[in-house]
Amino acid sequence: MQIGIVAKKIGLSVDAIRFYERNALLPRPPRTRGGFRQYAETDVETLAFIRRVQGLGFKLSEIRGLLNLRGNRLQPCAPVRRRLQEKLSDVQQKLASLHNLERDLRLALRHCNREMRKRSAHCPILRERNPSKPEGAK
Amino acid sequence: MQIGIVAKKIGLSVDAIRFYERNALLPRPPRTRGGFRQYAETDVETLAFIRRVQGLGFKLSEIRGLLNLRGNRLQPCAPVRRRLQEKLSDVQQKLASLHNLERDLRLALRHCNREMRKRSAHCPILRERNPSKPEGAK
DNA sequence: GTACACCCTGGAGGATAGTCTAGAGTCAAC
DNA sequence: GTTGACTCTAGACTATCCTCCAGGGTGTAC
Ligand SMILES: [Zn+2]
Ligand SMILES: [Zn+2]
Ligand SMILES: [Zn+2]
Ligand SMILES: [Zn+2]
Repeated sequence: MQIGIVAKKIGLSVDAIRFYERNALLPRPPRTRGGFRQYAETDVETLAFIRRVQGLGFKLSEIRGLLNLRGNRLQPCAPVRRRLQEKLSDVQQKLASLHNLERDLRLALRHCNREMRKRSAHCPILRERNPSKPEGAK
Repeated sequence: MQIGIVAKKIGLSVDAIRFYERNALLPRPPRTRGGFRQYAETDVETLAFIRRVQGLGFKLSEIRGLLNLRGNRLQPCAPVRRRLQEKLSDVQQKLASLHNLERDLRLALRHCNREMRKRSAHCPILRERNPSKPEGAK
């Protein structure tokens, strides 16, 4: 299979595939005499794996580690679980901080709303010193 | 006030302040004969505003827009509200996708767990074709 | 044998929000 | 007039995940 076929098959760009190769995520495939890359099904599977765990929020550097694990035969579950756990707590932290942000934005909107009803030319979002973040909760 | 004082006052680096100036977030202040920037209180307020709305998740390019609004005297609430609303729905979208991610990670962990109890050498995260993402929900 | 789609390499670019550096100048105090 | 802390500029660098480009070669069908 040449690179364009593989790209179409799994929905990546040709450039992305070459990028993965350069960055040691995909093994260097054999070439034709003319230098064209020749891929096998296992490469397609590897790329599918990459997409899959990328969808779980892993970055490419982390995926490199997972790919090594994937090479091992013996009991890879423990390290995989560790990584999944870490990623899960990252995500939970991000969720918490986004929830805070959501709260602050709602607060700001309420403020702004109130001021608008008063037809004040002073918009509290733009003017206030210490606006929607009460500094209270830790 | 010279730049280092301002920086300390509001907790930014000197470099960040100069960066904001280069990127038209902070007006160019007057200089001493020797070329040192001389800031006034209004500049400190502007920087505080920048930090504040940055804390609401606005990026610098968006903050530039807010700063223009801040210059206006007349009824700025409407456009401010629009921007806050937009930002809020961005945040909500991000929240939704992070929640999905969280679900997928939990699912993957459960899978991996199950396989581990069976002491299978085949870790489902590493091997499965169509793993934790059921493609069902839109 | 030539048209045409496809592939090759290396390197630049891009969005974000700054940080860090070198090499030189300035300000205040003593 | 010298020390020491501060400031100036321009430009390179960080991280992430690619995309886009030029300038050239390849593969296959007609
Ligand atoms: Zn497992
Ligand atoms: Zn208010
Ligand atoms: Zn308002
Ligand atoms: Zn399974």
